[in-house]
Amino acid sequence: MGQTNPPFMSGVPELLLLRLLEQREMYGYELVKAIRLVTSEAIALGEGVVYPVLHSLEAGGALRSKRKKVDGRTRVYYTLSTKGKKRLDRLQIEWQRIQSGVSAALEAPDNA
Amino acid sequence: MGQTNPPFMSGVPELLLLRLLEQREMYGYELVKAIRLVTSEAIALGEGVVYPVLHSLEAGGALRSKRKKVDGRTRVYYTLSTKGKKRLDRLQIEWQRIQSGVSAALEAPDNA
DNA sequence: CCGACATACCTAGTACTACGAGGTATATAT
DNA sequence: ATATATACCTCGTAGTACTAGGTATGTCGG
Repeated sequence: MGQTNPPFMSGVPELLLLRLLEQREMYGYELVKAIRLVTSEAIALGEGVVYPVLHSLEAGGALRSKRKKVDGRTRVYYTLSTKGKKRLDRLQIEWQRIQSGVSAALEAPDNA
Repeated sequence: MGQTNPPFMSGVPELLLLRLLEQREMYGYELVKAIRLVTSEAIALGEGVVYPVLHSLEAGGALRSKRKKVDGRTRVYYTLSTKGKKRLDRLQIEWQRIQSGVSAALEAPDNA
């Protein structure tokens, strides 16, 4: 019996990270703030969420990382791999489906 | 320190169930099919998801149930309580926030 | 100089959800 | 008789997201 499907609405943090990294290479701490910014504070992921997701994405081959030293501090920059781009596409379609499904349910008229 | 916030994007099954029960009283098996229907197959929750959520909602006072015998089979009908209505409102606002946040992130232009 | 704060990384442990698989029982259709 | 649809249920698992911590460096104010 095949693979276990992931919970159908999870992976939003993953989606956001992949999407941001599609636009330009960024490092973890920067991503934490970028998510707040781009979502107008609607979504605020802590470092305890972001770092583990980045690590698991890298472990899965969706991201590649390189360390850079800037002002004496070490930053770990992440870039999207081909695999990561595919993963992003899949997650985006998935999200679209869920989003439209929920919208349909919420907007459904009270058929009296 | 205070209460633990639930994972920010969870509760979609809960949201859908509460929303459907806001419109009319329904029983579990009926809800399973109604969700498929109203979401145009975009979301398909199994009985293993629906029943436990119904039970926990009832335990939390959001739903009330009454058993009815129809054609020799027993159905458990659920209705929304005042508490349930409030919970629905909260979840709906929460969803709206997440949804618009994700949309903003996905639609953000690649600022070259 | 020292404390506070921002930057920048990390992990452990927990809580909760959603899910699949299975199990019971009755009615209906073949 | 057998299969399918109805209608309920629970157990065990997987996996996510979250809080709370911990390390280390640079900078700014007093």
